[in-house]
Amino acid sequence: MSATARPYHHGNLREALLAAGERALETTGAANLSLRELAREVGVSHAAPRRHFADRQALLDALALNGFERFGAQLDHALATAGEDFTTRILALARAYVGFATTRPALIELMFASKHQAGAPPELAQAADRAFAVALAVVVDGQAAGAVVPGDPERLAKIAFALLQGLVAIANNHMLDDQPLDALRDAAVERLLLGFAPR
Amino acid sequence: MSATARPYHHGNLREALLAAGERALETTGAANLSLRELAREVGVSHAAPRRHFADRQALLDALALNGFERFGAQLDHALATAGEDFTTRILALARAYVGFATTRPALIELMFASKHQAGAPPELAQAADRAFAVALAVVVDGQAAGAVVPGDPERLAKIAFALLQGLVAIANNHMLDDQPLDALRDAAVERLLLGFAPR
DNA sequence: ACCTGAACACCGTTCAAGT
DNA sequence: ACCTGAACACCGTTCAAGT
Repeated sequence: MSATARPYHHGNLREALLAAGERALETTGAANLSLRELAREVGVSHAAPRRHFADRQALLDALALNGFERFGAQLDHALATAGEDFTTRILALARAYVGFATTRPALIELMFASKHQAGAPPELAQAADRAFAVALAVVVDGQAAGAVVPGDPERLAKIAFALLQGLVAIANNHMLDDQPLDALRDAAVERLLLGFAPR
Repeated sequence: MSATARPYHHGNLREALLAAGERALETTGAANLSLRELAREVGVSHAAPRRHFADRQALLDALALNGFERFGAQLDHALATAGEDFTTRILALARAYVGFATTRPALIELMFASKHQAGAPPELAQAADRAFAVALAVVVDGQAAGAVVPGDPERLAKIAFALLQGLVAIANNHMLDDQPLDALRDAAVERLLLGFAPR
């Protein structure tokens, strides 16, 4: 696995560029990410990335897609290990969501920004839909268990999704002031569940 | 006020650049906004903006600050014309917030992104705080009226703020699917008020 | 099949010089 | 006080040529 000596063919250029790209994303931000800089870091000429990514946007799209895959896996894992109680499940989901998004602020922003760009690969929108489907399923389960009011589950899931996404925005934009994120997130879920509960 | 003939001194360069900048922001996005392009549009040399904005970021900061001022004014106006009923007031606030943010997607993103950048002018953070203070005041009023549970109003206001910011993110990232935004926003406020109400 | 090197058209930023 | 023009160091992208 050691690749200290680099012959003409890098052998692993695509993955190396993605790894360097994700580092650069969180340190300098998507706007300042430079393809030439990544090539330098990885030790190839500035034109070499072209073989693997048609342009800068293609590399950003690949980073976003990769992010969605890990994001979805983390949400699935949280639910799979969460037990059966509805409140516990939705708390587990919220913690996984907020945890992923606040440890990778630039990536989560890129993920949702790339998704709807003109010419974005359809896999991106599909991956985002799969992540949203997890939240939808939880709402449907909650309705079946009588813990959530009846009504369009898509709408209720979008409200829940908005709340989580907003908490992430507050945390990542440094608007928490002195609020600890964990307590704020759990309090938000508590209020949401009360608002979703039948009277 | 006509300035068709442009002598050596533009006379209004700062405002002209800001106006062109806000147009460019919404059409091409902050990442693709080019200072040289703005100078061309406005009819000055590429170095002229330097007199009014130290660098590209300074122009973006000025756009964000201007945005926060209009945003705050719109929120204030919505509350001033909203009557006294708590539910009505919070609905008016939500409509003003979501309305402003979804008609200027790139600006609202820039506003919250610029706010916490290293070296950002302190006026930005202050303007953001003033906008948040509006939401906080509504929560405090709701508690006084007995429509909102007691407890840290900062925390409750942040939850309300997160919900609105998340709705904006969903709308601006094209995740509404077939949900009409107005109905989703009003339903979200309804659920929030139920979750905030004393039992 | 994968990478290099030169070339092109763009940037942001700086600074002496012009009005 | 405000703006221009040349210059510099960077980009992303393209393409013939190398291995």
